[in-house]
Parts: sequence; structure tokens; C-alpha cells
Amino acid sequence: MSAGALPGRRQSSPSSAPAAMSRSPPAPQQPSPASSRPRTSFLIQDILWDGAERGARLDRGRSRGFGSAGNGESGAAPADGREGGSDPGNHPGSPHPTGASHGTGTAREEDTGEGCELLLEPAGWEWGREWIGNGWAGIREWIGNGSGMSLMRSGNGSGMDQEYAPVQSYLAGCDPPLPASPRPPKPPKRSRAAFSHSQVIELERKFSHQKYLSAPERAHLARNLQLTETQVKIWFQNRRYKTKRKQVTAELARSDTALAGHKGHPELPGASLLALRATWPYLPCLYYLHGWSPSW
DNA sequence: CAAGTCAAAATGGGGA
DNA sequence: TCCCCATTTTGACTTG
Repeated sequence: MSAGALPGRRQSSPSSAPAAMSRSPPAPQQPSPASSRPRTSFLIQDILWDGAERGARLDRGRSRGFGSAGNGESGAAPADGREGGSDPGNHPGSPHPTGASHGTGTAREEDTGEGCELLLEPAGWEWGREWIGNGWAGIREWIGNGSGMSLMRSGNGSGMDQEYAPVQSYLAGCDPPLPASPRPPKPPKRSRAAFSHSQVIELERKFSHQKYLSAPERAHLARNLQLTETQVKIWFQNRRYKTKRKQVTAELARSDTALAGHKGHPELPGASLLALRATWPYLPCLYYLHGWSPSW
């Protein structure tokens, strides 16, 4: 498409503060209901954590992984595998409060003496259980496929095994071994982290000063916000794109009204946009035609 | 509470 | 490896 590279690419270019966000200026998480909402996404360490707390079954895999309750941090690798994680009940990728995580979406071992079956609730947990039911291969595939495991995915294969080790040992501890699922695994469901209000505020604040971050700046910000560098990078990408989209939309709407005011076809206020659409059906701004929709 | 809506996080392609 | 951009998918919210 190359719809125009922004000047100052890869630079920390000071610029005017972005316009307010479209519908609800950064109100990513309305605090009250969100925290009481049942969690539908989860991370593997969420599942494992409970087991670790209960039975120390993860002790064997504790060297680095999420089972390391001792330091209070999960240490799970983020998307780019560079940053440490945070408390599994409040990991950066899904900054739900701990209470929300374990309050409604509980993972517990079915206490049948030996059994290590995980009962996962609600639906999201149910889904995770299905993967876990595939045994180690299922876990590996689950994580390797992404499936929203932004905290688990490691950029390179070498780190992954370390991350998976606790899982592996956990599964190995199951007696009898978990049966393989007869069904082919579902395509993994991607999870989408909902950044906390304060995280977004801080990101917006940074963005208002700098549209582009250098790697060290990004790392620093990520650390401060307890996000992964990838999350920060993607956030800035999306934010720039959103700003640009809004600008283009506004300019088009402005020129459109100017055209409509100056010459004919007042009955077709969106004519220029229509023409534009004919030449470029994928123009992103055309998905956001607030300006002229009433005229239709 | 299910269905619909929408913003935004994440993914992936292609370019530099 | 970063970027832009389009797109997909998810999660939060609204509505009936």
C-alpha cells in the first residue's frame, strides 16, 4: 500500500499531542465491572500457579519458571522473551486483579488422591483444559501457537524449553499420564490483553511527547509499566496508525464539506469519498465515516 | 443474559 | 529489526 510513510520514522519526533481517542478517550478499562468480570483468558502459569500453591508439584521445575513463588514473581517470559513477568494473578498481559483471576476463574485439582486433573472454569479455562488434556505436546503446541500466551512465548526456541520446563515436570507428575485428546485440537484462541487504565494513561502520556520510541526507551517504558517490549511497540504502532487514520478521516471530511459547499452535487455529500473508494476500496478511513453518514 | 457493537490488542504481509 | 498498514480477533460494553 505504502500509503505514505510518516516523516521522522524511527526517530523520537516530538509532535503535537494526539487527538482524543475516538469513542471513549482512553478508557480502556472501566474499572468497576471489569474487575468483577469473570476472566475468559488465562495464562498457563495461572493454571500451574494454583497447583504450585497447593501441592508444590512444580518444585522440580522451579528454577526459572512461573512456579517460583519464592520471589513472588512469575518470571514468565514475555512475548519478546526479555522481560520478567509479574504476579501470575496480575500479569501484565492481562492486568486483571488477582481476585478476578482466581475468584471466578478457578483452577483446582480434582482431589481424587492421586489425580492431577485440572478443573478449569469458566469457558476459557475449559478450553485450556482441553489443551492440557493433550499432554505435553498439547501444551507445547498451545503455547507455541501463540494463543495469547504473550507472557509465555519466547522469541527463540532455546528459551522456550526453560519456560516450559515447569509445565513439563508438572505433566510428568501426573499419574496416570494425561490421555491424549481424541479430537484434533481447536485452533488456539488468541487472548487480548486489556491494559490497565494507568498503563494506558502512561502510554498516552509518552505518546503525546514521542511518537516513536527507541529500543532503550521502549524497554524502559515496558519495564515501568510491567508490559513487554512487544506490547509497548505494538501499542505505539497501533496508536500511530490510529492517529493517522483519524487525521486522514478528518481531512477528507473537511475537504468534502468544502467541496459540497462550493459546487454542485449537494445531494451527494460523500461523492468524493465514493470516488476515492472506487480507486482504493481498502482506504481505512472509509470505515470511519462518521462525518457523512447522516447525509445518507 | 444473549446478541450486537465497537475499540483496540495482536497478527501478518511487505517495504526499508 | 523496525516500520506501516490492513485485517483478524478479542474483550468490554450496550441493548433489548
